[in-house]
Amino acid sequence: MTLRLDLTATDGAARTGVVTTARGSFRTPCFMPVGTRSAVRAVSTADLEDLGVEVMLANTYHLMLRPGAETVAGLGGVHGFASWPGHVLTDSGGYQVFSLKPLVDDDGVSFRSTYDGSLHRLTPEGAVAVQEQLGADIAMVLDVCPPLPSPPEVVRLAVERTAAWAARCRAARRRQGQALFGIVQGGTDELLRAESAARTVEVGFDGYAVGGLSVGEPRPEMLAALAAALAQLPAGAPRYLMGVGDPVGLVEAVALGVDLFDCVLPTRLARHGTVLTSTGRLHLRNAAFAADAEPLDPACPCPVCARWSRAYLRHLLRTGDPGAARLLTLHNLAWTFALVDRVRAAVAGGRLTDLRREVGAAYPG
RNA sequence: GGGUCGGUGCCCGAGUGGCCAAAGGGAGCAGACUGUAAAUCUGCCGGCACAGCCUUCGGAGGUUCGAAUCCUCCCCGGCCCA
Repeated sequence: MTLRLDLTATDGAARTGVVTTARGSFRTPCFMPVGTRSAVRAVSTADLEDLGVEVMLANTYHLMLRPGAETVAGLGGVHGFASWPGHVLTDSGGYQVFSLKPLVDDDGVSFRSTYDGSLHRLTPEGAVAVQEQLGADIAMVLDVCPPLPSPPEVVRLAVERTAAWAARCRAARRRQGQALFGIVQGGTDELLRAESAARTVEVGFDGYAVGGLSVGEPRPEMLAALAAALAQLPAGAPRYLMGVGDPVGLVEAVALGVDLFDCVLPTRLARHGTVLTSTGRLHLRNAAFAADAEPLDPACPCPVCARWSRAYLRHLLRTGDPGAARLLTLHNLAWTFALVDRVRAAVAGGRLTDLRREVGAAYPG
C-alpha cells in the first residue's frame, strides 16, 4: 500500500479525511502550494513549515532542465535538495503541454527548454523515471492538457493520448513507496469527461486527478465537467482538482467531492499585489491604501496581519522591495490555509453550504 | 567677457518646417492573473462642450500658407578659453 485515504466525515458529496503515504500523513481537503523549481516563489521551505504546509508541488519539466534530475537525485531528491520534510507531489510536465505549446505526438512531447532553447523529449516512461529520481511522494502521469475552448477533435485526441500514456506510466513504475495518480481530461464535454475518468480508473491508480480545467472556460461549465468526472471515480481514492485554488473554486469543488488542490493563484496574486481577504480581493497598489493603518485582513490570524499595516506593505510593494512579495505571499498562503481549515471543519460539522454562501458573497463573479 | 553645447509633457528623453498633443522609458492611475516562460502582462496617462476644438516643447518678437523644429533679442544651465 503506497497510499491510503481514510475518510472521517462527509457532508453531501464533500468529504474530509486523512491521506497516509510512506512519508506520513496529511489532512484533506488539502491545498498544495506550487513550488515549480523546488521552491515556492518568494518564500523558503522553512516558511512553508511555519505555515503548516503539508504538501508542496514541484515540476518535472522544470527540474529535469535545471538543475537536472540526476543532480536533484544526488542531493536527496526534492526533499533533501530543498530541505523539505513534508510531502512532495510532482507534476509530470503535462501542464507545460498547455502553457508552452510543444510538439506532441503519439509517443510523447518535444519541448524547447525555456532556459536555453535546447530541445528535449519527454515520454510517459521518461516522466515517471524523472519523478522517481526527484523522489516525489506522489507522481503524476504525463497527460495532454489542451486549452479551452478547443475543437472537439483536439479534446478527443487529448483524451486518447492521455489514456494511452496513463497505461504506459503505470507500467513504467519502478520505485516502491511512490504513489502515482492518473489524470482525467475531456475539456468541458461531460460525456468525454466521464469516459476519460472511467478509462483512467480502469488502468488503476493510487489517486485520480482532474486536469485541463480552469484554462479559460466559464465556471459553471468547469463545475459540470468536474462533476461528470468525479461521478466515475472511486470514493476510496483521493481526488485532485489540478490548478484550481481561488476561494470560490476551492469551496465549490470540495462540495462536489474533491480532496486535493494546487494553484499558483494565491502566490502569484501576492507577488502582483493582490491580497485575499475575508471580504474579497484587495488591490494593495491602489492609492486608497496609502495611509491605511489596518492589517491586510482584520479577520486574518496570520503573522503578517498581526504586525504590519496595509500602508507599509503597499509601500514595500511600490518601492520594489522584495520583502513585499515575501510577506504578501505568506499572507495569501496563510489565508488560503485558514480557508481550507474552515472547509474541513464545515464538512465535519455539516455546514459546508453556509461556508459556500459566505465565500461566494465575498468573491462574486 | 568670448566660444560652445543645451533648455521638450510629473521626471528622463526622442524629434530638428506640415504625417506632432509630440517616439520611447520611468512615475502615477486602474485592471488581469487558477497543475508558474508571470516580482509578469494589459489599458489610461495636457484640457474640454471630445470623429472637433483649445492650451503646450525656457521667454518675447519675427519669417512662413504652416514652427518644438528657421531668424533676432533676452533668461537659465553644462563645458572650454580669458
